Amino acid sequence: MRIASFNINGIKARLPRLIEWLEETRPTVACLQEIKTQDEGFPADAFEKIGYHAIWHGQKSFNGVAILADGVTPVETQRGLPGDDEDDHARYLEAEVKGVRVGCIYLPNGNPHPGPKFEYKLRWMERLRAHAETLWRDEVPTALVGDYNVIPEDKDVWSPRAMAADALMQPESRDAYARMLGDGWTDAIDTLNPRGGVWTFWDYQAGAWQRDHGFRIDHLLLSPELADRMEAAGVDKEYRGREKSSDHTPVWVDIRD
DNA sequence: ATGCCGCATCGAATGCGA
Repeated sequence: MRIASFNINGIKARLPRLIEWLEETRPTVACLQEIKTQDEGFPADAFEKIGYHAIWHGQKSFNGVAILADGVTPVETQRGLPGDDEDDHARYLEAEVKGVRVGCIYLPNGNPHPGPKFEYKLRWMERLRAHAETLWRDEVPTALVGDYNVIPEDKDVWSPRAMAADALMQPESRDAYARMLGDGWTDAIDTLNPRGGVWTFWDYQAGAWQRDHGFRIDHLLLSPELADRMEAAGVDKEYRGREKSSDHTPVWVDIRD
């Protein structure tokens, strides 16, 4: 099975591109971030037409996540990240699909740093780690995938210097991500590309795509049950170059049955 | 130091992203 993640930056603006990607690459599960729509506006019919069933967690204007599955309906296991009743951002959705549990993550950006948004990011990462530990204990094959908004190491960015002040690569952000890896989660793309140089995001501005000024912030974290079954992982880079593209590319991992 | 581009929103200027 293929588990994919795609920060689409607006599901309405991106719908033709999204349908195209689903039909061309046919992931078993697709986790979407930044759908930027309320629940009522989610275009479920368009996905049903091509054989995908979906669950979604929307919000007005920004954020919002969804999980699509090929031929089956995802069985929802969690809506919203536990640990803070005051947090109403739609950034986490979790479901079981064909024996695999998948968490769809849209981690806070955290800019500007320092400031309250950065503090929110760090608190969110602590909550994510705590929730991940409860999942871990179930010993269910689990993937936590999505836009982590963390550049894990200097090898994951075109210019560490240019990005040095950004919340995405502050030591606190990196440490929080590293702690999850330390808990035993496997970063699929990094494991298969240990020398780095793989990007999943290119800014719309300043010709970043044309200059290949990108970085890696979309991650696929696998529990040991899944990491043992990993066959391949990659980035669908060409989609970044198409008309009306997202600023992110899809990422995916293939798991043996 | 800031904007660059793009999406969203009761309609234009602003919030947000990374």
